[in-house]
Amino acid sequence: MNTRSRDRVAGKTLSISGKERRMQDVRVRFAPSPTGFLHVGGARTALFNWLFARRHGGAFILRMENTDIERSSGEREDDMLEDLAWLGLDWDEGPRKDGDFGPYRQSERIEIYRQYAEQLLEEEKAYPCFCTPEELERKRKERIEEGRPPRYDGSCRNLTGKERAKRRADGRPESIRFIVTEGEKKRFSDIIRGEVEFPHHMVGDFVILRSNGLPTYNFAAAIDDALMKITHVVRGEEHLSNTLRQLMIYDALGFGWPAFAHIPLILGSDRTKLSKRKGAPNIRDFRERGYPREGIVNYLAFLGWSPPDRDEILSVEELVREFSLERVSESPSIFDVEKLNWVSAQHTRRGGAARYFEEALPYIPGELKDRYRQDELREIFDIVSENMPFFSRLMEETVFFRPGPPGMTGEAVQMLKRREGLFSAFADAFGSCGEWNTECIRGAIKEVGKRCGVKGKELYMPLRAALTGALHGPDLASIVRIRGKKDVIGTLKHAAGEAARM
RNA sequence: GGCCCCUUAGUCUAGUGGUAAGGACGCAUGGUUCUCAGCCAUGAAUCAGGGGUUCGACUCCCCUAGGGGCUACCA
Repeated sequence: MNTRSRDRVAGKTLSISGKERRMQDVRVRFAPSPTGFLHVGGARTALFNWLFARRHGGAFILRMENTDIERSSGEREDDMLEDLAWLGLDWDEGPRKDGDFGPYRQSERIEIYRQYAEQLLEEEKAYPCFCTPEELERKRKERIEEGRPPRYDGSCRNLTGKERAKRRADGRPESIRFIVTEGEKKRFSDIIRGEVEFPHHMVGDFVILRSNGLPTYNFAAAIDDALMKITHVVRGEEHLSNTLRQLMIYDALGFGWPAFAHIPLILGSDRTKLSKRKGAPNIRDFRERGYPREGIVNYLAFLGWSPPDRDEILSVEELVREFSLERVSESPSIFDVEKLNWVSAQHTRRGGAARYFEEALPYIPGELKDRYRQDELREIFDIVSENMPFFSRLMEETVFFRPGPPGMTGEAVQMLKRREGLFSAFADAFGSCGEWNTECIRGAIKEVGKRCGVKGKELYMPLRAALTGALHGPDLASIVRIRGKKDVIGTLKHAAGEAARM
């Protein structure tokens, strides 16, 4: 581990006298390309930005980087916005929430980029390029074959006015390229990685305005971050080397630099970057399976970050209180559903019906909703949510409470054999229960045990099998109580009948 | 090919020259219980490799390997 300048960076931040004020003025942004549902990587980046903003009382800005017309659409933006909102990552400025630095969709800022490109052209920091995609591709291939870096060769850089006019007249595509000055380098200190340095020559003159008039990512992002007064650019590590070009834009345009924090990527179980093709997990899927958002947020926060103390189950408020970029790790992490499930189950257990019943209600089978009162359903929820990472599990987990004779597993059927008398005894004992409560039910079960001379498994298992059709499940007395006297006795009589026929 | 980032158990991580390398998920065993779950206890499992620097390296430096990113008129 590069003990790098995390210290130096932290020390530097702390030693700035205006620190208090600076931190209050924190402005961060999440700038996704609206390509559909929010995946876990984007969600984690958004979360870190949001936590940082909330921690410092700053602003969280949402900006849509939709200059790639092929991949972006309004519908996909809606999907992403919904996922973000569902996670509770509310934005202070952005689409559907106007602020002083809008518009917040790059597609609506085209004129701004065009003007800055114009300015760079006038200052001769950029030039028009008339190369066709085919020419570019050919030159690129040649350079690679020759073992040279595949950078743009700058052939349009020194075109005369006449030459330019000629190419325009020929109707060639015209893009604008930024002039990369040779022999220099950019050095900046990343909050997570420490001092990072890139030589200018690692990129060639790059396109800032495409021939279709739309800006490229690095140009638009730099301008927007500057204009939107972003103080901390917190984004995925895949953008670390893009910082070079953005820094060149900042300098050419006379903008000051923000602070940068490049957070490690989230990888798939094969240790390579998550991708849609490989079915990268997305927030919508988890949401539809009924994961509580606290569980997801909690788990995501711990991917690449950890608080100073041991606690792993934190509420959103606690996360906000504890979060700091200094404690973000620098190595990539792998998304682990097992652990997400554990974290999530912790939240549902702690929250119980009081917190999650409403949210879980849609996943409770209609059959049970018809049969039980609301308070009974809540009880059922509390019983089965001892280990419930997501609520679509309720389908299976609530079968024990379905009224009437259950479907039987093979093992359960064996339990019925020759136990006709036992079931009748249970039916009688439950029938004579005065008050239908757990105490009386337990008493009745014991009484049957005494009368029939059986105990332990021999006593409970047949009852469980007869009632639920399975050999395992929640506490029997609770099942009996909630299902009610009538249902229990009826089901037992049915079981007695079945047993008699075996 | 060039430039850059990363590397502690299967996984998430703590750790900033002297520790028995700590915690969590998962796994295994035992206890509790009618069973499952839960809970409690116990256990197996880690500093990628090699060189330095140092009295002493997981920690600092270099190299190698592996992974990743950028090198696009994708973001």
